[in-house]
Amino acid sequence: MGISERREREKEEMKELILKTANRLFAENGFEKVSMRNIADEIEYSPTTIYLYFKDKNELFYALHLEGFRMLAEEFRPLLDVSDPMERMYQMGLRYIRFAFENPDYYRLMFLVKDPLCTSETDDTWEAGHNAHAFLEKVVMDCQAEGYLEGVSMRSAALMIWSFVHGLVSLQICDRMKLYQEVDREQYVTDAFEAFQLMIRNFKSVEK
Amino acid sequence: MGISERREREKEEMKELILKTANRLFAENGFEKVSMRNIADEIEYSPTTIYLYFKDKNELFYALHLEGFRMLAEEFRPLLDVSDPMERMYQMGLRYIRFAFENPDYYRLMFLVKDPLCTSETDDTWEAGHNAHAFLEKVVMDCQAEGYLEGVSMRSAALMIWSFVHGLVSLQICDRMKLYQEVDREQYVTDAFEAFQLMIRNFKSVEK
Amino acid sequence: MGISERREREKEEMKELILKTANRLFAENGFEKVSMRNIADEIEYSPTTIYLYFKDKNELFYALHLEGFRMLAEEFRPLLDVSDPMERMYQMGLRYIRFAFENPDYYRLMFLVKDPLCTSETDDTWEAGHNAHAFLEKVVMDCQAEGYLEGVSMRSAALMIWSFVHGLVSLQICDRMKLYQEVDREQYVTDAFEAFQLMIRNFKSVEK
Amino acid sequence: MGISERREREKEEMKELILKTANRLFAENGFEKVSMRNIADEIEYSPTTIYLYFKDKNELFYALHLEGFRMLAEEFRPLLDVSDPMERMYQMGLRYIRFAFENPDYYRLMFLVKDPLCTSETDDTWEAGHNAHAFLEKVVMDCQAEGYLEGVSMRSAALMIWSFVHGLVSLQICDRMKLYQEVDREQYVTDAFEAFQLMIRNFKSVEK
DNA sequence: AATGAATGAGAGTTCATTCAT
DNA sequence: AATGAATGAACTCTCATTCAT
Repeated sequence: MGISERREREKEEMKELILKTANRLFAENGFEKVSMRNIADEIEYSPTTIYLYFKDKNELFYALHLEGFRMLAEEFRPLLDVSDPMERMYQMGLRYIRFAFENPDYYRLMFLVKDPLCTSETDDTWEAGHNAHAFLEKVVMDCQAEGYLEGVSMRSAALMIWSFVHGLVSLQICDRMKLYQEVDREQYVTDAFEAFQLMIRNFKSVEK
Repeated sequence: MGISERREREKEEMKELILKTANRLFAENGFEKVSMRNIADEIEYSPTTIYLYFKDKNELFYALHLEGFRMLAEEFRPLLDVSDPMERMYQMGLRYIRFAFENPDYYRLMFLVKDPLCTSETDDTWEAGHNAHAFLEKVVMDCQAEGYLEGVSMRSAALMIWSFVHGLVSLQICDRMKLYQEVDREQYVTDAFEAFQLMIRNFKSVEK
Repeated sequence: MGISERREREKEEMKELILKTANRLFAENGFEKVSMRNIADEIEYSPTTIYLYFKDKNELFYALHLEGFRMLAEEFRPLLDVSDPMERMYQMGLRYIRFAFENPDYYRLMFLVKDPLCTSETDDTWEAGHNAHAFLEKVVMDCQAEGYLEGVSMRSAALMIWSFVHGLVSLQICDRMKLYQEVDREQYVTDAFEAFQLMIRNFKSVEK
Repeated sequence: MGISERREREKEEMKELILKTANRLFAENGFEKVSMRNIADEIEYSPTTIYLYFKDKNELFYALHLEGFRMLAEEFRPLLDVSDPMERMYQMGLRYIRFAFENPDYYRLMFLVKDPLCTSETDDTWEAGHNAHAFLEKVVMDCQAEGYLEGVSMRSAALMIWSFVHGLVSLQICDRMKLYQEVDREQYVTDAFEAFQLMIRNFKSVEK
């Protein structure tokens, strides 16, 4: 009974193709500027075809959402091999930033857009998000076990860290860093990140 | 005589009405999703009328921008009376957060929504933004003069701080804090902010 | 009772100003591209004001019509002093062409546009046109009296001549002479006109 | 199988329907005054549908242009069999006039309406026009070879002839012959054309 | 599974025009 | 005599979507 399996596989591949293309176009032109027709043209199928795989634009949007979180999880996977907690947190930040800069439109989709379709909260929509956040909390706990981030709750510390990196990349992605002359915005981002790391490392129980 | 004054005032009121409505709609649905017709319907005027007060959609956007920054500056004004740098920074953060939570629509527009016109960098559009940022840099410098935030450049420190508070309020405004069960999100925000303050205060040159 | 006269005069001057401005704009941008607002802006009055002098755009259009014929008549006036018929016809052609090239949009209005307002045929709309044409017929008759244009009716000769110059300037005005490389279209016009003259002069009863 | 052929044919018919309708409306009201909606209403399709067959309004215009010139070429084809040059020119004139009177809408579009896109001069849009004009120049040359139209350049003669017939039909098509009482305008046209022919035949090198 | 044909709704913007003042 | 405020209708064109095949 390989026939239906092949069919299934082909269907998945087609979905993947559409998603990948949609993502690229979104990244190139911005979400609002991409139409179903644009996507169809790009994959050289008719617009109608897309509707065979996704009910409507919202569903496509939603699938991209999920894909984004899958990609972020992928980006985080190597962190499992980093045993030192502080180093792990550092790497995590770097990878988060890289993910955001390399996939700004995914990032926007995942963390910035006010999406009209996130009505069902219990969905698995957020499962991936939860995982990522759980990962962060684990790191924080491990750091605290080594005396870092002392005096604040794990929750607060996690939110603080997330807020910082999220804010950092958001300002860049939303193009709000014009203040800093065009020269070296990326450098500023790096510098600010390093400053934050420095501060966290310093935020330790008074070692004797 | 009062006749032309009344006209002037009415004109201002109309402008205000349009701005207020546009702001609400932009923040609710995003700049691209709101049409001039939408705004017109809301204020129960014809679309044409809006064009009597604002050249085009972009001008509306920029007027709102400006107004938002004016409001933020207003919020910051009392800080001039706070002489202690660390206290000033603390108050500044609190006021920033309060502004964002009390005017989420403006905040979205000012810092989150995709800028429709990224061309004119030197415009006075950003003057207000520059002022606010200069204010932050001043605070950072004053703090550094007292030994805080040592070892990092003023620029890096400022961006780090801005990123943090911006990220914090953004997550809330963009509704990305569903992770934290509905119970007490505001509390989390406060806690994270306090944690951040604690961390900064802790990051001081070791005075002997 | 000079007051009402002054008023009358001022009214005429205003009408003239509007017409002159409208004409200039039409000539610069083409008839369809000029709006009532454009005209108003140019004369630095409000659009509403124009409606005090002309019922609507059609009436303005109509007035321009008349003005055009008045101008053409003006252009023709010096011909009265030319006694030699053939020379008069030659000059008349030159002046017709010059008028068309110097006022292409008037010309279009007068002779090319399919106007929706020429419903009333008995109007004085065409009086000026009639005059001009009567002038042409007179010239033809005088030429024929000298033996030129022999063997064809006066009417036919007049229509032939009018057709030729009208066609010549129309092709230029309607931009249909792209065939002739951009180099020297004006020269072609002149050459063709001279050729026509040559032919007419040659078209004479066989003198002994 | 016939299925795809039928589709192709239906598509062509639709295009033809749109073109025919657009042509009529353009000629009646001028290019600028006709909206895509007007056309759509007329053919009882939605405006969007037209865009499935023609990229935009300009493309419609050009397609009509091309078609008109194709028709004119068709009208001219029999002239190839006329060996006597003067007779060929005479027939050419008659056929030009007939084409204009039988297809006034096309004629307007081809030679009178303001060209919406004057940019691309080298386009094949004008190729057909060039062909027609080359044909005229050939006739002129042949006539000159027989001693006619002597003393004027081929170019001047060609433009002169074109100008005359164009002017003649334009005055009629643009309804500018009201001067000549309604009685027998067609007769006037014929008479003027005959007069012109007479004049040309008369303009011959005096053979001894 | 895929598509060509078609559409209603809507985008931003401009128009000629009117009315109260 | 002049105008500021306002509007309905229209413009070209694009959108997401559906339906019959």
